[in-house]
Amino acid sequence: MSASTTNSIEAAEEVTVANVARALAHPARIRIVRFLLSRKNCIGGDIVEEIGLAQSTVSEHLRILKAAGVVSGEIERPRICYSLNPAGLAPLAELLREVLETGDEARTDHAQCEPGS
Amino acid sequence: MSASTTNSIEAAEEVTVANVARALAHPARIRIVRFLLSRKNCIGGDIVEEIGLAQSTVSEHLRILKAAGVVSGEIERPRICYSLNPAGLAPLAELLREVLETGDEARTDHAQCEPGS
DNA sequence: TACTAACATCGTTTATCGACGATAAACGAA
DNA sequence: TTCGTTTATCGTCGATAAACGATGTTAGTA
Repeated sequence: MSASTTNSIEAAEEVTVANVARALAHPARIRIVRFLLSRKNCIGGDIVEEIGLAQSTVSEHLRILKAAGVVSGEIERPRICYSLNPAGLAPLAELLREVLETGDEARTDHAQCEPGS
Repeated sequence: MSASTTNSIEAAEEVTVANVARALAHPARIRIVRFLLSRKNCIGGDIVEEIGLAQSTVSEHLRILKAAGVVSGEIERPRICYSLNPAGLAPLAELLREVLETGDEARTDHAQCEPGS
């Protein structure tokens, strides 16, 4: 209840995490991340071939990933050098880590509801 | 290139991961997850108060989380007993772990583009 | 200058999301 | 059975997302 002090801070955190999740909320963007993961070095428009969508669509997906801080692009000659930015995924990863830890520790079975009150 | 053998399997994986991410792609749902995380035991409609949205809206968010396997609900009296389902988050967590690991190891700086070809 | 290559952006169409109020469904209790 | 409580579903709206082709931008090269 209330807790107006930490509320705004936590709310901002929730928006941040949600934004990262939203950036990953599309198979094509997951594929892009995996593709960048498989190639430690940068690539140009090879992504377009890999994804199998129109160039403009892929460009839009890359823009979304960049906006969320998941990937970064460096201008390199005519091409653009994309690479993963792990730090951008950290907020989401931390939440998942917390859930997985707690899940292993405390929630063995479905837990017991306190029908009390 | 090609790789038509594993393509369908990987494509299904990408859809799975994207679906989990989509379930988390909203601040209200992140808040729900955090709320369930803070209370190891189950809760009823306390979530509605916490979130500050209409009951029907919260119910819809819970439906999305359930559909993605992120939370599970057990019927308990008139209430429904919600709890986190860490296993549902595993596919996404694994991808993030891979990215973070690789990011620490190999991608010290922005990596070097091979303008070759 | 003109041409080409590699991405980005624009504009449009269609689909999905998010929120709400209203209503239904389930069920224990009176 | 009737009532009240809790959750789910329905219908609708505006907003956002996704996809594409067409066009714009930038810069190297002839």
